[in-house]
Amino acid sequence: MVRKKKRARGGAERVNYGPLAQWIGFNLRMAQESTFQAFSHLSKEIGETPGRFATLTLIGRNPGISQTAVSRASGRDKSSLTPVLEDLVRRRLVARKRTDHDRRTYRLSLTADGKQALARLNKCAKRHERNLDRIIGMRDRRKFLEILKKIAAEIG
Amino acid sequence: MVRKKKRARGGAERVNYGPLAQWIGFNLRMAQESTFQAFSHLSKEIGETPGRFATLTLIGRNPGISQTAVSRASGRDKSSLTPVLEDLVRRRLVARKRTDHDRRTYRLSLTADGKQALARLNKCAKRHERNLDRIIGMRDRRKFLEILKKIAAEIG
DNA sequence: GTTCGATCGTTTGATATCCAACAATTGTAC
DNA sequence: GTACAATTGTTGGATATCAAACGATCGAAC
Repeated sequence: MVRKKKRARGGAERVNYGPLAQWIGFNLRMAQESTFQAFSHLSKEIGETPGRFATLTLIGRNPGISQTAVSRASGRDKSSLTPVLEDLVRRRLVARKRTDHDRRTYRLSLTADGKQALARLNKCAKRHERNLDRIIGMRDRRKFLEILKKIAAEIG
Repeated sequence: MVRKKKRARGGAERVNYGPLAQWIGFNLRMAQESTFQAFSHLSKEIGETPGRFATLTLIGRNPGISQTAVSRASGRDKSSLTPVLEDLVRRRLVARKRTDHDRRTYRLSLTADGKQALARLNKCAKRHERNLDRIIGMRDRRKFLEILKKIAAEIG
């Protein structure tokens, strides 16, 4: 009996990826996107995306940091942070103060609520990272991380 | 002589990344974003983003493929492809034909112009991948790629 | 044949991101 | 001190993405 093509339900056809299959860029993108989605689902109840999580972490670790510094550290344009911070401030997770000696910049810090939200997010992140560790394998983790950092630092 | 803080021009303050520094998710994002930017700049004259490049490659390798199949293979929602294909068709890089036996789906294929554009993009991609190879090192490349694929396949 | 669930591509509405240009402010050089 | 260049955060315009809902169509079960 010849195999009947079995393509009906859910239609998972075999696709020829061509050179994409071997390209770091493409596979980096696929891995990043899946990872992003997975974290989003884990933290869905808390309702905060990975980007906002990075923002909160950076502010928590660097009280008084400016928006521009956060944007540089998280690899996003400063204008991307305007709506994000507007929202975080509105929801009282982040406090924004002007300084006397430089009235252009804001000094950002976490409120008590912000710290609490960050703590909850950290729990999700730990679970998420454990999943990733399981996939990568502890033996290769260090090297993998090192290469990711090297790419981010040197490709520019 | 005490170090003078030297923070003036370009202001590159030292930032505390906290746990972010060790998280795969965050570093994956940073690496992917830099890589995306680097490719965009390389292919600026051609004026095509990495996402569109993947789309063209998949169509070129799988003539007659449907939009949904392209979206699945490139890890994007099918609705993301609507405006992209609209544009590619308008610029006569991609041809879209309806089929007789299933009038829901389109059959996508590259036009001559599309093939030419893809060829030019492939040159950029080769250069781009060479840069990445230089950073990663050929000794670790295979393993690195394998882990990226594993993450994309298993994290869901 | 008819009915009902599944699939295809689109629409709609929401975020996230970039870039370029801007006003306010600062710092430096003269 | 004044003039000019740099920096900060915002605005405006563009693209890319997702998710949910939709109409059209198909296929399978009855």
